[in-house]
Amino acid sequence: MPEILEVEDARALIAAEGLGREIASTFTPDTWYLKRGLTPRAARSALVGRRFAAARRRGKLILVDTEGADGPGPVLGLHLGMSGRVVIDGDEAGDPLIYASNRDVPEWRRFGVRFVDGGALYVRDPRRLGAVELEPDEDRLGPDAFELTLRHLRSVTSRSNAPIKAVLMNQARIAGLGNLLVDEALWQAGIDPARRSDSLSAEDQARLHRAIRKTLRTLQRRGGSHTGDMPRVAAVPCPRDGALLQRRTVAGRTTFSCPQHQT
DNA sequence: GATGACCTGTGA
DNA sequence: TCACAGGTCATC
Repeated sequence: MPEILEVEDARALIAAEGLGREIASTFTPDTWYLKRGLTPRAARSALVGRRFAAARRRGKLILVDTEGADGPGPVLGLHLGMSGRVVIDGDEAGDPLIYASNRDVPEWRRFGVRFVDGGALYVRDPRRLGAVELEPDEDRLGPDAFELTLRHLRSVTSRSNAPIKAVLMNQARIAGLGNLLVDEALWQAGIDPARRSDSLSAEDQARLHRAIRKTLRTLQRRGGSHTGDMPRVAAVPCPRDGALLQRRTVAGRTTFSCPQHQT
């Protein structure tokens, strides 16, 4: 469930149901899923006997603080990739993924912990593009999209000649915006995704900033990244002006936009 | 920067 | 069978 809204739902689920429960064992059937040197043995050593103390998030990276009798433990980092979901005691957060399977096939459980109380938390990820790591480096990510200021947006957009869509999706610049949210925000702001980032006027930047904030708020309320107003369908009328929406590749991703009002 | 690679499931 | 999928990472 990638993109910041779904990741935030997953974080909230962990915060609501996963904290304070002693970990009895770890479940690491897919060692390929463990990244940055993490091993099943290291995961067990880091987690068993400890509890999750807090669930934080930066962009699409979930950070779970741990604590034990001896004080703070390591930080667990969870990436959900394109198709990952967090499941706790059988509950999962967020809306169903549109293009991914939502069935709970046991083989898709890539990582998990069992609690002493008998419950469990695990990550289900059919495509295996997610990742689990310890002590993730948060500083490789820019400020979280929910905290995006106009000042920061001006700074990152004016310093790149890449397509504006590429800049917005660059997690080192702004953390959390993905393919759907960016297309929706650019459609709201009336800016062509392929336009050079440094060609945005001060007014464009301000409009884009408002559009990003509005898109995050609105789609979060509606329940997911795919609930935008712009249909992700080629050659259907733009809800704003009736021009036929176009589909193309920008910044390496499938991109929908209105050739009429996005300039 | 754009491109391909990573991996697997779904739906036409 | 093929194209496609809400993400990242290495490589030219």
